Amino acid sequence: MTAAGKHQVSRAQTRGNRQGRAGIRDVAAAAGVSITTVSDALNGKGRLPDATRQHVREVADRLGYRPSAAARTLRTGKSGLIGLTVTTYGNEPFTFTEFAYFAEMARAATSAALDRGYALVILPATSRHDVWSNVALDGTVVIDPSDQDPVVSELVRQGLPVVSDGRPAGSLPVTAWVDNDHEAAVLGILDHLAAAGARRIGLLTGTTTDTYTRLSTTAYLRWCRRIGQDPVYEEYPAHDPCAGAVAADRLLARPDRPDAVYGLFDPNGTDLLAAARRYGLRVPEDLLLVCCSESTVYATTEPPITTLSLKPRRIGTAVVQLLIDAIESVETTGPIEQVIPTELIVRTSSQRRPPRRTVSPPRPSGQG
Amino acid sequence: MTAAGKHQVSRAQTRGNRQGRAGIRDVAAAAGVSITTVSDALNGKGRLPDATRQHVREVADRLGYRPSAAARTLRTGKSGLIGLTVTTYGNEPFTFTEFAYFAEMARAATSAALDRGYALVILPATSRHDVWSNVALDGTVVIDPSDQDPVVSELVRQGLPVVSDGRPAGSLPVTAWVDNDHEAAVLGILDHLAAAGARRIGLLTGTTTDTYTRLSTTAYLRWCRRIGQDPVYEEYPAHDPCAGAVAADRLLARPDRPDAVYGLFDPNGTDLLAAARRYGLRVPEDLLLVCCSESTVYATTEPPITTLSLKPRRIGTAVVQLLIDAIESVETTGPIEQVIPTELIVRTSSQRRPPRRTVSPPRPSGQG
DNA sequence: ATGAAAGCGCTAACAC
DNA sequence: GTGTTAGCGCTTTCAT
Repeated sequence: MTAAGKHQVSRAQTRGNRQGRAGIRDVAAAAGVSITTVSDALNGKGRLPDATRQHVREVADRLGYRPSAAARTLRTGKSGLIGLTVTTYGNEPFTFTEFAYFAEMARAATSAALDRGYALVILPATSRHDVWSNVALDGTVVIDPSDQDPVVSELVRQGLPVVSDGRPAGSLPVTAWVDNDHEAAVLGILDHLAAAGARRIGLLTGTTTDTYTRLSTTAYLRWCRRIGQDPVYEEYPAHDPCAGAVAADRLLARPDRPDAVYGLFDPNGTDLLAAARRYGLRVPEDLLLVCCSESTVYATTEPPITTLSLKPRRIGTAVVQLLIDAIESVETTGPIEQVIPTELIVRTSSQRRPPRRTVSPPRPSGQG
Repeated sequence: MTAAGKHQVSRAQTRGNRQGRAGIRDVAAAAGVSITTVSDALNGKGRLPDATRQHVREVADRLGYRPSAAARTLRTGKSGLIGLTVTTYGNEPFTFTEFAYFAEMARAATSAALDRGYALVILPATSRHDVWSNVALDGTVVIDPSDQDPVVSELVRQGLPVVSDGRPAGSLPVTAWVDNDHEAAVLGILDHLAAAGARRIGLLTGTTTDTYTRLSTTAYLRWCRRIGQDPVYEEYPAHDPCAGAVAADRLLARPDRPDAVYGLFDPNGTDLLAAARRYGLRVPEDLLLVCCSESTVYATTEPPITTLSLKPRRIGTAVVQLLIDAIESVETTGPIEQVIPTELIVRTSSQRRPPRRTVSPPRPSGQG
């Protein structure tokens, strides 16, 4: 035994604490130093000689010591946890409507958070206190918050920073937001279709009132008014995949059938393609097609379909950066409102003169 | 003022505590009771008169009191947090390879956890202590853990329950696991294809060594041996979408070209379909196709493709139930190892006599 | 039926 | 440089 005896006596010497797991006191005792020294050594604080630091680290390692996250959180007021919430449609607690979009966005957000030492907690958009208040959050990311979102209000009232994916409707007091310029995106697509020869462009849109749907639809209507085209659109509840197929069918069954369609939601491309086949319409010869999607399947459909990407990875990353900057009160480099450009991936379905499509010979396999 | 004065004096009466947020002491003072009474009243414990309980609740509400999750966690040793980890491939921190599968599974898991008062924390499969040990977990769900997974070992050593999606390879000491019977699923598909007239069935598989890929591939090889067919398969790194398209092409370019293919990964269906078109092969007349996928796009491809569903929602739910049972030491009703049946969704691509496909008249739209 | 007091394990301020 | 001390906000005996 070293000089351990001179330090404060605790349970640690009598008995291990929590179920045999070593606590900071056990480490201190075993290393023959005080708990402060242990804390400082392990956290790289204080001005300890490297020898001490090293020694403490070794002892901690040997004992398999892991600091208690709960205690640290209580003491410092920071948990390193960020909430992630998705607006729900209907009764399902989690309707990740735009599947690929959400998955990509969440993936990027998770990575970005991790890089800065934070982890993401998935939470429901309902304000069930018993869940939200049971987890210590440093801040929250809200995807597509509804107008007057109760969750957001509550969080803000608690003094927590909130950053939203999608510009907040009304006067929702978010700390910052990131979004695309949906109106510009729609106008761009309509122009693209018109340039490809479309005379009457239809829209497949949603019945929900979220900002994305609303902005996109009004942009479409405005474009129609400007161009002098009668709007041709069908609405359906975006969270219901079957309804999408039906709506696509309805759109192409109309007497004023459009010769080009833009679909706002991910599955619209395949649904419209299927509907077009049913009516014997060739794409792109009889019908031009574009849809908003992050899915890669549209690269290999017959024909490949032009898609609009909302760049979910960039959005997820940006949202998290803004939030953590707010949490840590770092000067955010950019503006508090960030607009991420969209990307139109042009494929055969929206080009009147499709690229040469011949049966290509088997390519020399690069790998085997 | 009521009898508040007789209770313990604290900062609470001098100053609000954390940035004006009410603490339990503030509530106690305002309600004229002790903090014990507040705690009991709010948590439904003790034997308090309903009047007191009600009164305390009102005061707490009025003050906007929210208990501190950190303090509760420290005191009780339970955080209500469950870790969710996905094995990573390559260098990316999060390669949710089977997109739809993961999204569905995570969604179900999140819901199931929420129903029981828990929330999910997304964590990386790397054993970076600085993240894992910074969050107080009650247990962890591990998706497809690798053999000798260091994360799992570490967690188990800490005494935390770990439940895995996918049976653990080797002697990984998980608390419980849930999985499909992948071998039976593959054999079922091969029989299905053979019954549809396939003479030579090919496999599109992965180069990774995870359990799913391994079991499925060996089942295929065993089936071939039993039937007396030469194996015809191509491998590729499953996390790389481009490699999948190339591998599909390679498979159909072989001199011993198969007349039926099963693809183990989600995008294989569209990739194989595209490759078949390039070689002028009609599906299902010249080539039968099945792939493992949770995606709904295969219902509307031309032709619709038969898919195997691994039932990720059932798996996600089961995993979480088992884990929470373990956390709460509830007697788990079922076995500690649960096998979830798969479902073969038969569509045109795997039937020699495809269902009648005529141009259907516009159906009467049910909604408008 | 209700209250006082003792910590949960850690960090930070301040002695020495 | 290193140790002592005072809590972070709550739950939980135990005493009244």
